[in-house]
Amino acid sequence: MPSSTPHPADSNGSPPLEAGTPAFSPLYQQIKGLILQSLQSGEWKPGEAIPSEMELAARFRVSQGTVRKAVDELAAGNLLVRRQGKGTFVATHAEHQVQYRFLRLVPDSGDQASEGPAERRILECRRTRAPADIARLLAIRSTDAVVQVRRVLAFNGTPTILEDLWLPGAAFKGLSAEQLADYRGPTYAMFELEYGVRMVRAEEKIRAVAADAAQAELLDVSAASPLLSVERLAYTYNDTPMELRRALYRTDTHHYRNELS
Amino acid sequence: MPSSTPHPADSNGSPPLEAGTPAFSPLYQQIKGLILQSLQSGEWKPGEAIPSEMELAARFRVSQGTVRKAVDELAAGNLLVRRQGKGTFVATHAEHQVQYRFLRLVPDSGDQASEGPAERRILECRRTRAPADIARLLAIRSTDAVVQVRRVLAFNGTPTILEDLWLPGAAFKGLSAEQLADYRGPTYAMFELEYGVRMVRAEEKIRAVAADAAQAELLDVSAASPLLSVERLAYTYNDTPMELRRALYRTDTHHYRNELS
DNA sequence: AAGTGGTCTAGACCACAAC
DNA sequence: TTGTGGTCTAGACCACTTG
Repeated sequence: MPSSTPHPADSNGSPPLEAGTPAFSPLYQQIKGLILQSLQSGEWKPGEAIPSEMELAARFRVSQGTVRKAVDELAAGNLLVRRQGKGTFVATHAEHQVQYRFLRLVPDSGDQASEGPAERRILECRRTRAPADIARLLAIRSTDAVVQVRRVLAFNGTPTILEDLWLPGAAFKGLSAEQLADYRGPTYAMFELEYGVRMVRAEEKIRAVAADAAQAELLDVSAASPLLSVERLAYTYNDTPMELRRALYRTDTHHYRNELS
Repeated sequence: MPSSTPHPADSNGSPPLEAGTPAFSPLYQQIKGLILQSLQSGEWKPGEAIPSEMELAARFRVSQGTVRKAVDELAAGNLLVRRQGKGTFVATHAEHQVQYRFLRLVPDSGDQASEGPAERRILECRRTRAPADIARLLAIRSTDAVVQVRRVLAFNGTPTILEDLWLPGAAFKGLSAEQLADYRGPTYAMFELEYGVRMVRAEEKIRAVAADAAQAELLDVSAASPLLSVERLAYTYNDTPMELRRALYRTDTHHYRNELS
């Protein structure tokens, strides 16, 4: 039930009549918000189908075209996936499609397929208090608990990524090194399944840095080798930051791929 | 006039009847192709308004909704820009909006505005034969002429980017160091204006590398400093590569920003 | 055959910009 | 006031998937 603003039933042109600026919001945006709420609340789980367009239209008392536009935008933002003839599904990190949805590092050969899943080596997994800078980025208090994970990812036996994950402790109670090591598939898929945390978008800041001694050893490169520093802040619904990831990529056999338009 | 496939006038369901797979193409895709052709042919120039949706609908003999969908996709791909109440415009690099549409390097402060336009220092601008690797990427013969430009971009007096541009000689006859140095605004805007070449999308490969002596001096950093290597291949319409750009970014005061979803 | 998303149309009305 | 893009509806039909 969208808040009535433009509707053919409303033959009168009554304005929204809210406080301040009317802030006109199209019907389909309101529908989008409602669908988002259902996603957030877990009414439909990752990988599952949401109700058909007709059903949603009936539920929200709008035309099919209007829910279509709402779903279109959610699909454009990778929150939903449409499959003709089958239905519309909640996006997930668990589908092998592109293996790692947020990882832009690809082998120079371009042959992504020849490269099996990354071998994971967990170096550390501990709960601690959030350092000030981490807390700020995760939008939590610096007295709050966080889980810190350090690990190395290797491709075909070559250690390629060294990364630290920082997760809000409240949402990731019980996360262990074993769980991180054992889960088959993307870590973000495990987060969906085990903790109900769905990463929806992310921002990355990329730099070139020189490896220090410890980093060099872990990545099996010589000291001071140039490495790609990738700081990723990943968000769930509602623009809530849920993971800070600071990674170092070897770029001697791989590169970070980006598309601009 | 789109090739008839689905149309209410076609009461019969005659199949496309082409060779091989029918390869069904929706009407709006065909319209999209026609609009693309007009863009390509220069019928509408960068920054100009294209005909209104109603006019296009009449011209192509389809409904407004169909051209709307075609235009929507072109706008999503940043080829067109819609402005409510004013019209739909051909996208251009000349608008100061985001200054440099394809440059993802931003100051660490985040304060993009405080940073004036880059100061350009042209080190070299010459015509030569395309080296084999360059020719391959630009999809030209290695006997073909190319223009090579080397320059340094500085922000607030700090040299930050060292880059080589490789351009197909055929399309850039007469390009000179003076022209590159004197033009106010993005280089891609100058390409649009002077050479009718519009960069529409690009692919980047990013690595971390160590500065050699010459590079270090030009960027005013110590030798072997880590630098971000960004190789960009920029395309015009029709997926035709029109520029190869190999750049080194200093990332001590700036970083490469990327959004994932 | 039934159900889903995908396309297309026709027409009404709204928000925005410019004259 | 006029013209533009933006929203919304209702209904028809197409393409794809599954039983």
